Amino acid sequence: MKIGALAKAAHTPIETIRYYERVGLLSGAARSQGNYRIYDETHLERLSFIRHCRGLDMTLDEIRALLRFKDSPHENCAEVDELIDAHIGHVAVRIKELKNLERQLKALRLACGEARESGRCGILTELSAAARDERAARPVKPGHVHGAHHPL
Amino acid sequence: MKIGALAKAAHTPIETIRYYERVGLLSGAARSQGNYRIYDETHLERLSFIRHCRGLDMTLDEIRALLRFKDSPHENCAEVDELIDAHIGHVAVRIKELKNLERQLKALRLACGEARESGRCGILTELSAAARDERAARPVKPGHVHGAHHPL
DNA sequence: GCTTGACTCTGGAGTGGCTACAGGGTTTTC
DNA sequence: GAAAACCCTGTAGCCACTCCAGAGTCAAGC
Repeated sequence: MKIGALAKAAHTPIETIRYYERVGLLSGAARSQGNYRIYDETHLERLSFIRHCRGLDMTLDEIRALLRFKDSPHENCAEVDELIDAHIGHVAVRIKELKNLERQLKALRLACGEARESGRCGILTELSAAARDERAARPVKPGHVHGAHHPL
Repeated sequence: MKIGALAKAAHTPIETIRYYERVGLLSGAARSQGNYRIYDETHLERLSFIRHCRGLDMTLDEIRALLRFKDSPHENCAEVDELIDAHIGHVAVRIKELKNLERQLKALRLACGEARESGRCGILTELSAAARDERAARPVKPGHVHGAHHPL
């Protein structure tokens, strides 16, 4: 199986496959006479595993850790459990943050029910006021779960 | 006010302030004799506005659009309303995705209640099975709100 | 007046996880 | 045997920063 076939089978862009190879997630495949990468079922399985985990929003580092355990089936899997627990934690934190955000944004939206001059737009004046108030108070802390705009 | 003072007042790293200048969000400040950036209250206000909007997970492009309206207070603010509505949409989508994710992860976690050999770890075998099933089915669509791991 | 230390400057590289070329080589199909 | 489809490497770009090196500037203390 050449890279294009693997890409189709795993619903993954070719460039991404080569990228995974470059960063050491998908071991370098055998090469054909013409220097084409040649894959088999085990590669497809591994790539699907990676893509599924990415779909679960794990980082490549987290996935790398999981793959290490998959590759050495006689180690103790306690760390796997920890990793998943930690990841669940990250997701839960992010959900809370986003819900909070949603609340704020909806309140903000109510400040300007109709179109008018920007100078009198409730949203803009609210944002300015909130920024002013904030200045007096707290700094902001980062988490590990992404913001509101995500690629994939 | 020099950049350090502005940074403190707006709870923002110095490098970020220079970055905002570079990308045209914060207009280039006046310079002192020794080429130091000199800021005043209006800069502080604008920077706080930007940081507050970033805290609401808006992209710099979205913020740029808001600033344009702030700068021309006689335009109609209908676009501002649209922008916020769209952003609320993005956040709502992401919340849904993350909740779904959380459900999946929790189910996954139950698959391995205790530590044992990786080869028999319920989590790993579940992930592999899920990846296998997925292969048969759908490709994945991206949204515009970030994943589970975010900086700030 | 001179040193120390805190502050600032520019420019460049690195982060994650891809994505999109450009400029070539190989294989398949007609 | 030519055209189309596929593949290769290497590089640059995306976002929103963050960190660094190496140099210049400024205020305080001795």
